[in-house]
Amino acid sequence: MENIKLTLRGDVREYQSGVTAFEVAQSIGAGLAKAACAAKLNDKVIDLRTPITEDAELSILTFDDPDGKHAYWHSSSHVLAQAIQHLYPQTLFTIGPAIENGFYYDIDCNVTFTPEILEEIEKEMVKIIKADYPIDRYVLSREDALEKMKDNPYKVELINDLPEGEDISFYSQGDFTDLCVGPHVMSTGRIGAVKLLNVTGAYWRADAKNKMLQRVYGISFPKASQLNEYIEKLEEAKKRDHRRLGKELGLFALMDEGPGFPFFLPKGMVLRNTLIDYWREVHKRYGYVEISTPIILNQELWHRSGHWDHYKDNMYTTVIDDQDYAVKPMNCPGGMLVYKLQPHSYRELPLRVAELGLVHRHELSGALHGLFRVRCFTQDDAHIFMTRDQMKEEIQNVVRLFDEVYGLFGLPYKIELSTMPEDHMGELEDWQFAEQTLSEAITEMGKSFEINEGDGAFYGPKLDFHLQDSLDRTWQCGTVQLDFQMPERFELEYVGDDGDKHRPVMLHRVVLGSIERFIGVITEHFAGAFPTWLAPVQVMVIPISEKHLEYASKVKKALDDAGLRAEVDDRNEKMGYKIREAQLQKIPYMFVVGDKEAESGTVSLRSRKDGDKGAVELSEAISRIAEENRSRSL
RNA sequence: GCUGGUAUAGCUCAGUCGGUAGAGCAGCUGAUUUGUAAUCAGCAGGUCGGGGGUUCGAGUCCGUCUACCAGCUCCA
Repeated sequence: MENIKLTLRGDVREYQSGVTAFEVAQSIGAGLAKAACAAKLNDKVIDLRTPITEDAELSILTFDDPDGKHAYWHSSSHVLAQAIQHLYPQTLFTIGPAIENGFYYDIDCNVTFTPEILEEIEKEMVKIIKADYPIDRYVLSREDALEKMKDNPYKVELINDLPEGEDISFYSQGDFTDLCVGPHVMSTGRIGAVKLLNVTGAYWRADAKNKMLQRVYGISFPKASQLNEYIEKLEEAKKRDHRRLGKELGLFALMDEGPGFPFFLPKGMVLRNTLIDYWREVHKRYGYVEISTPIILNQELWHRSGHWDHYKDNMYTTVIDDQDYAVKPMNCPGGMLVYKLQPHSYRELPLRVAELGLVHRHELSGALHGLFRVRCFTQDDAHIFMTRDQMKEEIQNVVRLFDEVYGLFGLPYKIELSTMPEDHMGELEDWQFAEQTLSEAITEMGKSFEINEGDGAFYGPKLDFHLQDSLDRTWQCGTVQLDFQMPERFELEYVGDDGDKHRPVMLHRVVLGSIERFIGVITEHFAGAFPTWLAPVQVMVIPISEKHLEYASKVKKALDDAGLRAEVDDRNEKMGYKIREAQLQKIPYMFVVGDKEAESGTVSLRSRKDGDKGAVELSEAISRIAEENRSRSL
């Protein structure tokens, strides 16, 4: 047998052809072999059992590597399935992949799993892990594979969908075998600490027309300490839940009388208006004008725009004087009408028209979720009308604006390019040109993106900006959508330098996405402790006793005069109590005032972050905070 | 909309086997006049989500509607 050369982290090592990645790992050290989850051959993730027959770069992937983690969790899901098979042998298994955080298995079982049953399954999983069954891989012909899985219609469907010529691989561990592409760890004992998180429903093949299966979610880690850390992180996430903080901080409320229609309370309104003030300031700087269009417009308009055909199930309708009307689910048609109000010259382009538009969409009741998914929300919309030549530059302008806004909040983001959906309008050529322009625009800016095939709007492709919060979860906020269709449907025109009429291209975009959702995102991102400039109350003045009320109100007046949002806690309570409350309300600064302060014209400054900072001249304390407010620092 | 779960005071939650509701916090009143994360006492507060059914009797059991929660689907 021939020898091959494998490059591992720059080291070239020689092995016999046909060596497996696992054997390579063993040759390096027992520790690595034990930690190995999968391997990477050149740029391809492979199973540890795959024979290697050519010179290549090889790396051994452990749990610390995303692909290694993936294999580890995927193997964990097989252990889950094996445990379920032991306890409920009648169960039909469907798919059980690794996901971003952990794994799940979708099963068809006549027993409804309860938290108690999950605990039993978890115990059975521990037994399987202890038994340390070797995980073996083998390949069957299509015929044999179908024969083997003949009692499981789901697996039969999966096998039949596999492309011709592809290996149909199986993995077995003890008495359990599953159709699976892998890769997998070497034995069940490689799984360390495992926890089943919950069980929910999921449709077979994600199609609501199909049978609802039970989806069991779980997570696993090599070490129990890592599992505990993860569970703590979940609890931290619960504490940051904007639905809970919104209630505790008096920001907003959702009521039975209007499911999905949020109420904003006084403190939430301060936050919202402060955010909008900033938004207006930025947009003015970037050359936008602002309009406002009606919430209700006649149905003929929605037919003309094409929304009716694509969106009618989500639209609320009404009748006015025997005429059919609809509540707007999007702002664009109103924007088109405003554009058409007067003739336009190429000299005006690009014309950037912004609108904080309140839209209503009938979302499924089960989809509602705090401020993240509601039935009415305010899009910080803008429609930009331009020539084809201006497209790329204008997209880049929009992305620069996004960078500035997201940067202010310290929110990193990921970009997705969503391409032409099945349900689309317009010419293929225009779609391709639009997709290419979007892709070039951001590539030139040195940004990368992922492609989300077929997920564009019906009128054009789009870039979606997914913001990442401090717990690494992502929320779609910004989007830039190119549109050749609306200008066509509404027969928009501009007069070119040649004196002829031309059709402009349009771009739809939102930065915050929805004011409501964005408030939800930043509430969780800051865990309710908003930066000073956004905090509904910026300074709480805390008089030590009733004797100091007079000085306290003088202090508050000075804060008011400096344009800061301040309140006096004039309740007959002890100072410690008031401090505790202000701290729980996440108010950035407290001014404690008593005899000493009243005499010397100072305040005892306490910051939410660092606690007691000692006595500071009143004017000095105010100017410091005013500067923090003005500069919108984090 | 679908699957599963939940719904008790303003909030967070007890309430056993079916025998007509309880705590802490918040609120109100009074006392206290406070120096960096909860002062004490008293009072008040609930058709147990809605409307049905079973039962001598329902917060508790059954079905139904509504809302919420975890997902699926969808999406700003």
